[in-house]
Amino acid sequence: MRFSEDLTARARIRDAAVRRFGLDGFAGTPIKRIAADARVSAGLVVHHFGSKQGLIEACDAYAIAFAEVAEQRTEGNHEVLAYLARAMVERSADTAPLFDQMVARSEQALAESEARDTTDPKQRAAVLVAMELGGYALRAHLGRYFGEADFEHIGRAMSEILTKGLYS
Amino acid sequence: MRFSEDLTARARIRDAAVRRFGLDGFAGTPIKRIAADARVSAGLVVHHFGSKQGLIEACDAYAIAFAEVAEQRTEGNHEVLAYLARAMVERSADTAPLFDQMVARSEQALAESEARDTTDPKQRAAVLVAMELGGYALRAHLGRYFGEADFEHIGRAMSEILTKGLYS
DNA sequence: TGCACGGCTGAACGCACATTCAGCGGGCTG
DNA sequence: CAGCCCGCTGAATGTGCGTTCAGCCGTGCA
Repeated sequence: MRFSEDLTARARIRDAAVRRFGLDGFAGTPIKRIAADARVSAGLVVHHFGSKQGLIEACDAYAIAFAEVAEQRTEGNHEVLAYLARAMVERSADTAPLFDQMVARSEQALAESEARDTTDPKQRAAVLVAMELGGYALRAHLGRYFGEADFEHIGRAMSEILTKGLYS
Repeated sequence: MRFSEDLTARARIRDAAVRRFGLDGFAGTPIKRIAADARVSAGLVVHHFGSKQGLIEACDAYAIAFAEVAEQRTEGNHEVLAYLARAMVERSADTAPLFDQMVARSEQALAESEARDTTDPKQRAAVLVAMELGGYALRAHLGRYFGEADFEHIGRAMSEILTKGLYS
């Protein structure tokens, strides 16, 4: 609870949910925990979102909209990416279109750059997206090797490996 | 349930647990589901392993022992790797030593190969391990781009990116 | 001033799940 | 043959969680 002090309760709940779900997973976090984070009652959560499922859908929509807009790697972006990574690991059936969308975007970016050709650009893009999301899903571990949640640094290390390759 | 028809019930339960936990996560799979997969009662699971926690620890030990031995990417290996990936995503506190061990091994392998030097080999190794595990954690999505669970192919695509880099 | 409405709470309900327990059957040992 | 251990089951228990519900309080509108 650093920011979002002045937000409406609804927005506070959504933010807390994104953070908690990204941290502890969907099956792993009770509504009550999210409510406590947002300093509201559990009843209010369902009052605003209908059910836990409804809350999850609202989080998805928020995260997708956020990811659409934000190209830059900004502060809140990392939390949203962590949420998305967790969602794709834990709820793969639901999030298939989202993953595909990220792959398509990555493929396009690759095509527009001077990346070398490959037999299957779509497969390469899929692997790249999985690698990036994997970094977010395992950020607790990477945080022990880089500064705590120093995504800038991690991202730099990743892209250095990817652009230069392991061997010179 | 393809193999392990002739195993003891205890081994069948363990195998089913590794598969289910890797597939649906720890919080996401009831003991009853594992028992059904192994064609035993839920009571027997706790009879053999004491508790769900005990079962998880047994799975961890089994997976670690398995990963120690198997260098090759064989059939059952993928299921174990998928289990480990899921464990590290969902139970990061418990699995920190395991991740570190994989990083150390990766770092050593890199040092013994002709990989180019980097400012921090340990960080590079950590990122590589995270990337590989990420592929397993997101295998449901990658499976839509490669053959269903065609890890050979995925692994090849990954290492091609890593060795050659994205740009020529 | 009175009234309706929306945000919000705490208690109550029901369910799914982990865990406990009493007991059954079959093979082994005395 | 008798007794016992052990793998195994099904029912019972307790609990955490999602959801429902009756009602409170403050604000804006008549």
